[in-house]
Amino acid sequence: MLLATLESCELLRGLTSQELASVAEAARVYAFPAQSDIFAEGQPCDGLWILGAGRVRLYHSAPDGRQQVVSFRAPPAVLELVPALDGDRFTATATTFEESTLVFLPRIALVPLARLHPVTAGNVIRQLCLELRQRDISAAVTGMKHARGRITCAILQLARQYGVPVGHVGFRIAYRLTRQDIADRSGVTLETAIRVLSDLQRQGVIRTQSQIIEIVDMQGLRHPTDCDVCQFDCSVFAPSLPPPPR
DNA sequence: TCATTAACCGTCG
DNA sequence: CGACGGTTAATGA
Repeated sequence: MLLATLESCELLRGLTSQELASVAEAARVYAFPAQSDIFAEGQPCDGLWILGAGRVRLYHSAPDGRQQVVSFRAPPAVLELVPALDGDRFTATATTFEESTLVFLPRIALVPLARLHPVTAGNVIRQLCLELRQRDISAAVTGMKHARGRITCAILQLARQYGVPVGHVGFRIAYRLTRQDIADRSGVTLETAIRVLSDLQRQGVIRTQSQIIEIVDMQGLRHPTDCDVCQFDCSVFAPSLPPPPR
């Protein structure tokens, strides 16, 4: 489990199996039950959590009890690379959806990686850029005024992250999410999420069955007052760059 | 537990 | 005023 997780980890891409084995000596495997916290926002970070199996959501907790989801994650994934690198506090809470397995790499072992294995430096930069872009989209979503824009943008981002092609133009978001999850990701209430999603279904833009969303009509998700003004290129609509398969 | 609908109400353009 | 979205309640799967 430990080695398999490290092998699939983007940060360690390019390392020989010997080098991976030396990294593994410093790492440890932890199992988490469903709906349990891996770490909490504000807590000091002393290493990197790598998701090997299961699913995790990263979110901020608002004082009113609501959650603002920053990202839904699935393997292979590293959680919160920034605090892992600078040793400061976690910027979000990580909670498992289901029983999950994670590898913990202490900062002591993480920091020297770029010097010991120069190939990881590029990996780190790529990963940081990815995280930054995701936060950018999150910020864009929360800045949007209308619920429909927030939700469609969140769906598009999910489609880029977890979309698998279905038919000629469709995509299935291969990540089970309740309406509440969609609401927490979009910054709206559960009922509003249901209203918008029901509307989109009625219009034949999406289909949902047992917490899996399928996008039938990509263009139908575009909204004149949202997508056209949006300064962020979510790249979902770029024909030359189809969503990468996971 | 999750999803859905409807009625009601406040806010804002 | 009217659209939008949050609140609350009731109901079904």
